[in-house]
Amino acid sequence: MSSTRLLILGVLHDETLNGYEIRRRLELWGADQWANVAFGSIYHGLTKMSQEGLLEIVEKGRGGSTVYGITDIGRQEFQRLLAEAWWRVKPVIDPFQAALTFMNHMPKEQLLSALGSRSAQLRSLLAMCEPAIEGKVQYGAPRHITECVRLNMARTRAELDWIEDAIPRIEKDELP
Amino acid sequence: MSSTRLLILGVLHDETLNGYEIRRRLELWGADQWANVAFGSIYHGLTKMSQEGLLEIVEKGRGGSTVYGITDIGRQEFQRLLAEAWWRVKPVIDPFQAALTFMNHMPKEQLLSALGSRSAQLRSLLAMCEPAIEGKVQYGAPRHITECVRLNMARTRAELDWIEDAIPRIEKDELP
DNA sequence: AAGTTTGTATTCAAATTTGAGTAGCTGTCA
DNA sequence: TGACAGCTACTCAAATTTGAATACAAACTT
Repeated sequence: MSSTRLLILGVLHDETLNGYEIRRRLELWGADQWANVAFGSIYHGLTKMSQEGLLEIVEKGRGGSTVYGITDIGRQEFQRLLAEAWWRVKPVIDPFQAALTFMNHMPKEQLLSALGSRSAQLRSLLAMCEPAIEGKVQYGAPRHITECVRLNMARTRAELDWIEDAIPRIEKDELP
Repeated sequence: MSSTRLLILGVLHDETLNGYEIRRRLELWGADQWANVAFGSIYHGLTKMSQEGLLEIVEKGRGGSTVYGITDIGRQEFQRLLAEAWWRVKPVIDPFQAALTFMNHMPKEQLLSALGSRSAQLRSLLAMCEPAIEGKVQYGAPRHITECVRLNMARTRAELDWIEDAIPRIEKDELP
């Protein structure tokens, strides 16, 4: 259901890696910005999918690390999950909407200063992404990864636009 | 960490309700589009927060339902969580980005038809929201709830724009 | 050379989320 | 009138996620 399995299988599609490296790879791809890729999630996924035969242990502990590789069934499952992810539109989980829902419980002052702060935070997030978009930075991630960054930026800009629009309306007491 | 607690506390801020009604209320507000509000999550939150003293049982089972109300500590916690939700920018969890990440593992044909399908699905989602925005439908949700819908639509449009932009690029083999 | 930070690699308990199932009640339609 | 659908209200096991803790090695500092 969540994308953790898909991500792990995808990372292991062409190489064998240990849990730590997988997590690193995902971070490189910016997956920490839009998925649950805490170490715990990764290691859990690895042991679970090994039990299910989607992965196999290529190199066991013995002082060294535990390296995983994908199996044939794992590859099939990868394709299945990937197709599903492409075809099925699933809702985006967004903590800010919960904040929005209770807008009316915040004093006007706080609302305005929180929005100001968010606006600044979002702007600097966008600024941080610029170099990646312009191809300045290519840490070895495939080129199409920039598309994730683009989409992310577009979403962020959407929130920013909402904020810029909301601020004057709150000032004029049209909101909430 | 997630918004479930905030949502439950917020719903119970001004009235006492049972688990089922809480879930209904949240659905009315569209929370199922951007939060984890499965029944299990709600009921778990209710029992947990009761144990912690944030909620109290106002009316116990006895054939009837278990009705919860918020306590003073619960109100404090609500304010705390609300402030945090407003000030701290937290990442949005988006399953589609995982799909995007492995774009290169999909044959061009499938990519194009999946995008076509998504585009249609997103358009109809947007169409469904229109009446809510124009104030045609007010099932009793506070007026500022439309702001959630607006923001949601803006995000959806961002994805749609990305798709419209990507389709020709894929056709021209500029992607992946 | 001892002490401190930083990076690698993992584990674990506790918290949360999912998804499916149960059971009672109400309306309705034949 | 009885059977079947749909709504209300909830439970539960299994899966996942979180957040913090651990351990050990390399690098850096004083």
